[in-house]
Amino acid sequence: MHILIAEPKPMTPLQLFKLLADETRLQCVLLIAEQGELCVCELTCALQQIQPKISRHLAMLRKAQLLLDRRQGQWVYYRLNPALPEWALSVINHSWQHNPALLSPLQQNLCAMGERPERAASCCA
Amino acid sequence: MHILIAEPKPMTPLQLFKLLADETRLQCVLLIAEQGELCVCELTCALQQIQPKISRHLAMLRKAQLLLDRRQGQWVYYRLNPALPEWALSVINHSWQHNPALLSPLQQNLCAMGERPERAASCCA
DNA sequence: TTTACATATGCGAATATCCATATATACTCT
DNA sequence: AGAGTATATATGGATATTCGCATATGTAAA
Repeated sequence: MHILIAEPKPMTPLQLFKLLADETRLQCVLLIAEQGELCVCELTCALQQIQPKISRHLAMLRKAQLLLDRRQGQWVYYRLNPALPEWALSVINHSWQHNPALLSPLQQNLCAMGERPERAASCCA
Repeated sequence: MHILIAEPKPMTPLQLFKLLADETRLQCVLLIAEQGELCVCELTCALQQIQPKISRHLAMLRKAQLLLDRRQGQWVYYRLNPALPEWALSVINHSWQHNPALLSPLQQNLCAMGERPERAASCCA
């Protein structure tokens, strides 16, 4: 017996595509992939959607291990799970890198957002 | 005015992921991408699904211009649309190339299929 | 401990998706 | 023309997904 911690099953293409097949989730994932890390209120503002909607979709992405979260004070930051299989990361990154028009309105909302929470490195929060 | 034929709108990531978010459609697309071209009865056999189900999903993929079809006698062959944007082709090809376990049972069904229709090049059918 | 803010979740309603069956269309061969 | 095979579509019902609202939980500051 050499595995003590339960290994999560790797994501299948079907799972990944189901997760990305909703506009809200897709926008969250691509914007997070491009920005590195975002908290719920930033996504709420960028996507112009109500908070429970964003939060519920993020929970789905977190349960599927597509995203990781960390809490810092009042805020919860989400980022891509770097342990995703290479093909999955490649699907996500190809998608936003080759479709800049998808993210640009969201980036504008983000830039226009006042009082974005201060970010601290996760190692010294 | 220099465009005489209506240009089809390019596929968006959301559209692509919605199309790939169904197991039957995903298997059809990935197997077709790997095999080059397959007819409806071959897909019906490979996926072990009833014909109207396969046909309806193929129609969806054809209407979205993800697949192209050509009739040759009684058979209708489907293939990937080579005019798809590069990122979309890359998503599809990465998916089957890095997940061989997905296609292998389908390939076995295909190999075990008796009386597969003779293929002719589309240029001299 | 009270208040304020950020995030998460329970729930019923609206909507979208998928399916199996039956049937229609298209082609081939006799 | 008629029979046989391949493919497409129509229909209605089952299932799954998504949504908004209300509310619960968690954290920070007063």
